[in-house]
Amino acid sequence: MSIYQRIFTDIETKIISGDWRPGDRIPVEHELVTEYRCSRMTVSKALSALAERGMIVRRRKTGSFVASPQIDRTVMDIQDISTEAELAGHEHRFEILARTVERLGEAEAQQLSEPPDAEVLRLQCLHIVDGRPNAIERRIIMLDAVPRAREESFASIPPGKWLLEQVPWSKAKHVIRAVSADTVTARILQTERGEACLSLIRQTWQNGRTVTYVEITHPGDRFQFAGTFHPTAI
Amino acid sequence: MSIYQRIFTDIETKIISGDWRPGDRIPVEHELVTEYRCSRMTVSKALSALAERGMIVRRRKTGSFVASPQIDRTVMDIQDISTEAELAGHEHRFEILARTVERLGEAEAQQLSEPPDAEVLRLQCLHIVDGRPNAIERRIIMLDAVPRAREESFASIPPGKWLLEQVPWSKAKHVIRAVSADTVTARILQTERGEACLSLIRQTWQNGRTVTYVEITHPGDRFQFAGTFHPTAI
DNA sequence: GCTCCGCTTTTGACTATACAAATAGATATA
DNA sequence: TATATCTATTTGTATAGTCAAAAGCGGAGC
Repeated sequence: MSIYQRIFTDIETKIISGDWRPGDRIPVEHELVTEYRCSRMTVSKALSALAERGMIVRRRKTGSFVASPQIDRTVMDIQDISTEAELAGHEHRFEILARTVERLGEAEAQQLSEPPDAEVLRLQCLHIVDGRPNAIERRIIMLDAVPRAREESFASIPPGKWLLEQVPWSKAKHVIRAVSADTVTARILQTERGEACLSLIRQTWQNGRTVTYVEITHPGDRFQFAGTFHPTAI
Repeated sequence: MSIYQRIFTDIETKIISGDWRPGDRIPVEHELVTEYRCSRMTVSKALSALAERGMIVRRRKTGSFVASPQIDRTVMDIQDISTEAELAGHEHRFEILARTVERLGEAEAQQLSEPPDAEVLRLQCLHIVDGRPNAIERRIIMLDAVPRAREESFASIPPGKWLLEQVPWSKAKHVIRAVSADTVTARILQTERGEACLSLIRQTWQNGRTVTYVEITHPGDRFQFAGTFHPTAI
């Protein structure tokens, strides 16, 4: 284990064990240098890493202090459905229920902050995991941002996965809600009208332009999101 | 702007713009040294930061490459309800509906991976935001992990906030689900039986011991989680 | 009292260098 | 042909120093 990793984990341990509490002062670099008998660069690297993780705050002249914890900063890996199913060892297939090219329309344009005459590809897609309907995906793809979508049938690759190959490293915003299934949704998902469903809305940008907007509705009895937060090792 | 920040953002920009695609090779440190006319340490710092964010992968002898993007790694800040309401400028109050000290019981012990004879404090708490019921909190606090909870009435501070002061920097696991309100829940939340509700379950550990287990149920029409992912600047 | 100035501490950024570890690819050997 | 060995490349870690920027503190002057 390298020196700066040792410094990092030593301090991290003291913080997460409650030994050093929020607001407590951390030894200044110079003290850690003598304690660990290493150079200042090495100490600095460890403290900078802790600061970047939000576990300490650093101020010139005054020193470094244990930060106030964010109660629960959870990282959720929300993959696309086929990837997620594969990772979990389930069988996944999908059906395109609808595919139209049209203009955006006034209400949606407002919602997406895009011009109302923008051409979009509108998709509706059913995901089936282990033989049961698992999600209905209602998607809008901005055709000026992803012109190649116009020629893509999505017969062999689901839209979410296809987009990932076309437009990597986008910025995204998520909203997770609970909604009651309306009649149409309930029929498609083979569940009861009014059944609680988990809805994930995601808007994706690249270079400031909306790429896609999607609402994925899962039946509440067959789906959940899970995530873990813990101060991780380097 | 510092040199290493410039290197960082230059490369980041090339990646998120799609200019450099997953699998593409990044110039080796030596080339960046001559390009930016700086020392290797400075280049290394920038590349290490990119690697830590998961945007590139680095391998000795072969070089650094643009990573395959995780579709949506979203960071959700799930604060406690009172903090969240305050930040959003809403008025928050709460009521303790039930408070008992008892043994855990077989079924729950299994679920929490704790011994069934462990003494726990069981709380039920209603959160009211802007005058309307916003969440019902059903919580278990392990008394051997937080003995001080036995004497705490939670009259003036909600349990989540109190625990945060007692046990900072814990590890946590989250599950988000959609559930239908049962009769009791519906009555407390002043909504309809069967209404879609968003349920957040959180189990919290410190030093490997369970500290608390809580299920917070929100009425679906009054609550949602939101989070953003974007490759952030340094 | 108050304001401004300079001193000191602490972090931030950077350089030039050194050696170590990993490993892909070439070369030598059985 | 298959295997072992060498070599060059690239990253990883660390040192010992420099200069700069931020900011708390005390003192000088009013």
